[in-house]
Amino acid sequence: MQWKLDKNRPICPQIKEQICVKLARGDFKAHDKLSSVREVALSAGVNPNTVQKAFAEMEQTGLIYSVRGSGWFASDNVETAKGIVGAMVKIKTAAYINEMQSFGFSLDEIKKYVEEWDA
Amino acid sequence: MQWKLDKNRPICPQIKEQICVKLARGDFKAHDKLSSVREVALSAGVNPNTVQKAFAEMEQTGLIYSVRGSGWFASDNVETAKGIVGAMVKIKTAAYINEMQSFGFSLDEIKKYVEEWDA
DNA sequence: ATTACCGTACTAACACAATAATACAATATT
DNA sequence: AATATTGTATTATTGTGTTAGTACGGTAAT
Repeated sequence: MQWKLDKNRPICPQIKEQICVKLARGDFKAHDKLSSVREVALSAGVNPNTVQKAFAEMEQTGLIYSVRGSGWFASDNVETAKGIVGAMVKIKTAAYINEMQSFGFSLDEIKKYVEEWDA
Repeated sequence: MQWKLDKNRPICPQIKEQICVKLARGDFKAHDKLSSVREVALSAGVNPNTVQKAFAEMEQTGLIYSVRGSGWFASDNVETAKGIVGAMVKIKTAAYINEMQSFGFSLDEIKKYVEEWDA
């Protein structure tokens, strides 16, 4: 698994988000084994504690579960994951538009700006 | 001056950004007096030190200048302000689109999502 | 001149995220 | 059975952003 981490923002939620997306997309199916805490930490270049925290928090949402000594596994909660991703997308879009508006852009101007985005 | 501060992000750059936008828009003209550090801190509900830091950093960009004992004033650098705002908008849009893409959205899907945004 | 306001500087404290380094317990592998 | 790998827990440390409090010196208004 590849990680796109923005080091200017807290790592932990980013890990949660990206795994949640994978769950929602079906990249992990029910009871699939995730990479270990230490493996993720290594591949993402972050501290195991941060990964452990992210996993533990996702466990509370019921998205994944752990078996002590064995590993972390995907739950059968694709719909939950989809819901969370949908909410995240909504929140992030709202934040973006809100910020652009605070910069003096009208909603129409923002839409046009995004429409013409090329990258 | 009203402040829209996202407490989930560092305050200092947000203050800089919003003042920079005002400068770029011409809300402050050359040599106009800004609100005092303590006033801004009060109205924005943040610490004077944070405002002082923001102002001092903007001074280094040449956007504003201070007269000891008197106050802070807008420089005659509208073009610089416009340039900075333009760059900020670009960076923030890129970050938004990048993040949405990391969530599995294609550029076209993002454009459509924003286009249909209603708020 | 006195008062009030302003910029400026400094130290301390706090909260938070992340890192570092262990250690222990449960499972899997051999 | 022995070893390696895994989750879990704990404590300490670091860095950063912010707050808090105080103090000093310059400017403006009365």
